[in-house]
Amino acid sequence: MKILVADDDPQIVAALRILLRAHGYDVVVARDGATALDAAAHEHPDLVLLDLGMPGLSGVQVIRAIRGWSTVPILVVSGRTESYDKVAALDTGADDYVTKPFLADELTARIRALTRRNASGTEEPVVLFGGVEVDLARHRVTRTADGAETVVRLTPTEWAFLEVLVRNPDRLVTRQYLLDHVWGPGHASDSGYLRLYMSQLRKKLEATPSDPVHLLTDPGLGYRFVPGREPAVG
Amino acid sequence: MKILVADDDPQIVAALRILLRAHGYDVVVARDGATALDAAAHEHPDLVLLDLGMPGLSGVQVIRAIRGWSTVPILVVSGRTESYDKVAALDTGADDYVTKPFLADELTARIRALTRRNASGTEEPVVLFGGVEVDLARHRVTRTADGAETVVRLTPTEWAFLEVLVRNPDRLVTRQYLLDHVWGPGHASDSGYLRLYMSQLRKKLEATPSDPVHLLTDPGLGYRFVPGREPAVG
DNA sequence: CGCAGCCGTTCGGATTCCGTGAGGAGCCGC
DNA sequence: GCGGCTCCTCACGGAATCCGAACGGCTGCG
Repeated sequence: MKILVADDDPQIVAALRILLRAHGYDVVVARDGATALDAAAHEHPDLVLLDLGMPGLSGVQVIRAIRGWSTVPILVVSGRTESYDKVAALDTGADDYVTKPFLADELTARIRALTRRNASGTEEPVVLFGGVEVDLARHRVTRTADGAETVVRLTPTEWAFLEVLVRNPDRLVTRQYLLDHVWGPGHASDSGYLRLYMSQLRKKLEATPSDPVHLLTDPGLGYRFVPGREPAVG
Repeated sequence: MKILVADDDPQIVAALRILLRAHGYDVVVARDGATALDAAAHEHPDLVLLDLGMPGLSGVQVIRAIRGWSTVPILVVSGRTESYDKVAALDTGADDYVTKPFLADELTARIRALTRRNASGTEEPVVLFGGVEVDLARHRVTRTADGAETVVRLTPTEWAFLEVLVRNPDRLVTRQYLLDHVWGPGHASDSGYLRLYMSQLRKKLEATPSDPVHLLTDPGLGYRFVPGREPAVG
């Protein structure tokens, strides 16, 4: 069990490190928002303990960024007791909110409550299909062709597009849904971005772009990501 | 989204009912531990709001009993502020713990945080008939013939037509109703699309298109989808 | 027996939709 | 300012879809 502690107060960090180590957790520390994001992506923590008052990015920004690619439990620790702050953090994607000062017993109990769920539902943030590996946590796509493994470079829009598809495997993804989730709500003009980016994704990911196997079109409706063959045979 | 409120204080129950209804939740109430357990089992709530101080069973006993068969999120509301009570509740299986008095904003935010995760797991209605499987959530139709399972390709109009029929099993679907829901209101001219698309659906889905078993005609009125009894088939 | 009404089916043209290439506008680091 | 990258508009060939029209089979009725 690994916990990422994101806090800029050395004393609190030291106290938390001792407390958490005593309860058997591995501890990783980040002292500002940018470092926290980096650590959340590369260290694969089982839980993020986030202080809202860090320099750099605001706490809500950090939460939103993490939630962009990860479902790791986020426990916010903050000196702010206003309900507005709590609501903002929770609605942005935090799972729990504890105000300072807090009791060690309660904090560890809440950590146990948050990590309990993911312990049973082991989620695999890596998707494989046809020689392509999509690592949602690391924002990274690698492709294996002719025995050589290469990293595929995707633009932000291409990544957002692919991510929406990959998060809905075997499902029809409506044009409208794609527009809302990639370009934000309000972009009702489907004047052809979708076809363009799908074309580029197929060029980068499919073995035969003109005859796609995993990134399919449902004519008149939208697109669909099909991971590949299932072990079950009909 | 249904919430079970387990509390014995009529005033709090009344306040919570109003608050939760205003946020669009269905509310079910239980006034003691035994009733709460019964409601948790039979009402299938999406979240349990549990007061620790109810008569009868203790709060921890209620939590343990629910966790015996269900993973529904449990949010404890209690007047006890001792960390011992919090730790006991959380470690028994509660997911969050709020002390009275609490702010409405914070409570609803915590409810949203707890129900967020399960929101993605929406039910997938699947309809089976005569070797054909219609998965409405995935927008997908598969057909099993001669032991081989193949995906049936449907055009947007064909899919809309089939969806209307499948959503009204064993019921007569009027020609007018079909025209309104497939081609949009205003298309009163029944100059023969219906016969055409029904023909194509039967060709793609029925074992013997000329003698349909599940996609039937009610002469002079409209069409009817009859699932029929499906024996357990491997 | 002839006929009319309804239904299922086939055929083909007009339209829409899809994939893809080329190129300009905006943004960022240097 | 400048080069590189990304995003988006526009245009075109090709394919699929939609829908009008027409034909044959069936049933009930006079």
